[in-house]
Amino acid sequence: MRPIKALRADGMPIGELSRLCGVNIETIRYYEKIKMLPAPLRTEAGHRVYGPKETRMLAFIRRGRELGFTLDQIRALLNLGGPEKASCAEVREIAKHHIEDIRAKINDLTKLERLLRKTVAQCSGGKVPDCPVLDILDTQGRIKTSRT
Amino acid sequence: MRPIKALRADGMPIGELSRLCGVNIETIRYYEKIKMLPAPLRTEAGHRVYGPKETRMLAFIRRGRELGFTLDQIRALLNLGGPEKASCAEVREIAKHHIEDIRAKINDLTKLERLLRKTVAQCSGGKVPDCPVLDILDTQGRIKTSRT
DNA sequence: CTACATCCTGTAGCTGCTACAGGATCAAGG
DNA sequence: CCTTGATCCTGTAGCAGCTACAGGATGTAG
Repeated sequence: MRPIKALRADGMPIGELSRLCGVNIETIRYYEKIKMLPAPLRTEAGHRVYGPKETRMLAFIRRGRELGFTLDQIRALLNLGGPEKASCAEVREIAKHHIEDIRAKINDLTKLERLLRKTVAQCSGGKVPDCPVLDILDTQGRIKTSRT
Repeated sequence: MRPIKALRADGMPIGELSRLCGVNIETIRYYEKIKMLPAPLRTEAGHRVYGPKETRMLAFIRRGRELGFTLDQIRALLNLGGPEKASCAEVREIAKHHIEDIRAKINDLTKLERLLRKTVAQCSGGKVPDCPVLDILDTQGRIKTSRT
């Protein structure tokens, strides 16, 4: 049984796909290894040959990553959007869940930023022994132990 | 030369430090390995013994991580806040830089959230063939398909 | 004295890549 | 036809910052 072969004319090599999608070569091979992308056809010499299908898929993955989806979430989305065009409701669920994650992250970061900003504002920048920035980091009195 | 030894009475074992600081045991040992924490004294049997100094240090690190500082940043802060109580200006610089990073991250996430929220809002949840969520992920027409 | 908790070292795994090493293959110029 | 240089291949190891074992050695309570 011969592995399916392709001619160069059937598609593009990995480097071109890489440039096209803005995903670097090693990442593409990595996606193949972890089965985010199907194994493509190969030329006689063993070079990968990609067609428009893979291009769309990879572009989808890249976009998903840009939007902060994990590879697992993207996998789920790919499966849902796959051949059977499953229910949009499921897609919606994944996206909504992701939005909640994002909101939570924004909240945390916003609180953090306020705290740090306020603290830095109090900082003279001189050689003060009690630097307010170090103070918020320092936990003296907050942990249940004693002295020093 | 004998390795410095300690009695149990001199301090606490790693498990207690772990509970005290809310940092898990393996992480403490990991910090020691990467030299975020100094190697503590040991009992005759080789068990680590921690005192208040290490406790404060670990608590400082933990707090820094909570505030989103990288270990390298925290290392820098620890050095600055160290024996010489170096200039507050340097601490301030690190913190300000970190704040900028946070702001950038918040901005990205906020844009993202708006996009996703808007998209999900358009989603009926039914079995529509064209799911808007999949559409923003899909890049058809956006990639420089075939010959550029 | 026996459980059982806690400690030790060391290694491998996680996510999402990136960066080699050490070859094979391809396309173009001489 | 041959050489150069770009591109391809596989495989492994590394990044941050941990976490999770395996397989022992100790400590402590009943």
